Amino acid sequence: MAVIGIVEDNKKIRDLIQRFLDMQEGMSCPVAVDSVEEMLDHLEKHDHPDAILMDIQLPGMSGIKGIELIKNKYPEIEIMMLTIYHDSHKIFDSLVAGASGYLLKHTSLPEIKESIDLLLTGGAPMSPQIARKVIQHFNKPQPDKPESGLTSREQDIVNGLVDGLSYKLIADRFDISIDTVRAHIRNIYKKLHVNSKAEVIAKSLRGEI
Amino acid sequence: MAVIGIVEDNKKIRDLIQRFLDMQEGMSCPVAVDSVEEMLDHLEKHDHPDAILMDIQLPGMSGIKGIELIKNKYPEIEIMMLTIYHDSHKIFDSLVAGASGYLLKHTSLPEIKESIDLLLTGGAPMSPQIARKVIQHFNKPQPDKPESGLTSREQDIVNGLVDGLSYKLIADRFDISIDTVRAHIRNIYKKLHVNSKAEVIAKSLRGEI
DNA sequence: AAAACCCTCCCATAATCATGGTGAGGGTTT
DNA sequence: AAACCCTCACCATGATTATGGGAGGGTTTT
Repeated sequence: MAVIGIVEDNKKIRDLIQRFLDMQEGMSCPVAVDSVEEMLDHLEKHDHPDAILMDIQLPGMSGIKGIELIKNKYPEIEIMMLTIYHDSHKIFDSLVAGASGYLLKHTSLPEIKESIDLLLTGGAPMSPQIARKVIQHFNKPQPDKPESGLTSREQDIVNGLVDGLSYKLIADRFDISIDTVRAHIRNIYKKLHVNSKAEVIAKSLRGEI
Repeated sequence: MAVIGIVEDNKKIRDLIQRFLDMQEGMSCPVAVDSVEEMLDHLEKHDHPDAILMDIQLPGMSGIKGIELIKNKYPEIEIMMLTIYHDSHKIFDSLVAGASGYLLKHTSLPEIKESIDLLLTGGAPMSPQIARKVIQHFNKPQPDKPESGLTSREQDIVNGLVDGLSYKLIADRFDISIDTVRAHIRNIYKKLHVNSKAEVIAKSLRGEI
């Protein structure tokens, strides 16, 4: 028997989903509350559910903060967001916080039921639109990278720095004199408006070069 | 009319999907080849399709490399992987390379058709198992981070380094003497087995601390 | 061909960093 | 209490960096 919990402040929606899930075979939904705080309270006192449906916009603590707390204490509970937000930040934050599914609220009841089944069998239910946003996170980093204006030689030097090499070792790697390395680095600093190896490395590893 | 291309080296599967898609209303599948090279060749000479289904394991160039090339030249083509691999690396690499969907090969024909529709209307079709793996990438970075053994003060110092500060500025930030900073840094170097700011910063930004 | 870059190299100095040793005070564990 | 770790601090030295000059040879742009 899959036990489901709901955190949703809109009483109508909450009751609707709860009643629907409770009617399903092999599923029960004994706890439906309207804030993370109440859910945490409940979790302390009772057996915890297998999965929780969670809204983001909630009175008191936000759903995203809620995911964090719940996942932290009860990592085995699967959490699925059920919310109206389709904004990338919220999606991203939810997933990072530990949600395993993310549905938009217009999802039909049978679909929600199905998604819960998926969730509990190792899937990660997402509306296709959501999935696309998630995927965009994988592609973005590239288009993102604004060009630095660094020449390819300068890039080489930067890579050397990132590898933690000293000027001397960079010189060896590219078979040029240490003074040349110095010269390049001076130019790099000017272009990037920095004045230490540390900053160059940080910029580079952050994808800002 | 949605035009679909297929790159798949198994002739049986390829023909099957092609015939099926061709029968669908509003869809045509005029080109089904067994290597990325052939597809690239075709794209140069003909109007390009709206979407391409692509295998990963192919004779010659891999499908992942193929995504990159195709997406690079024809960014408007949507690419969906259709493969037997459910290994995280392949999935991840495909998405990074520019794929917008990732289905496992056991997917039924009608589901493939549906997925293509989704793909072309801005969705990102994924088997739930795949979606879960993708999501895991968002969660991993945290559990991943093996503890460094750094004390919290040492972490502070590391953060200072990452911010590109000099010893002096770190000392100012935490209101301690520069010699103390030095002392901490010595310990940090020992713990991390490095011997330069550069390496510490690199490690930190790579999440290895 | 002149201008504008880029890569290469050299010289020089002040600042910063890497490393060593030493030791004090506070907190925790045994 | 003894042992131990963390934090803090001072001294000292050699290595590395940061920054300034200047200069020759190559390529691309104007």
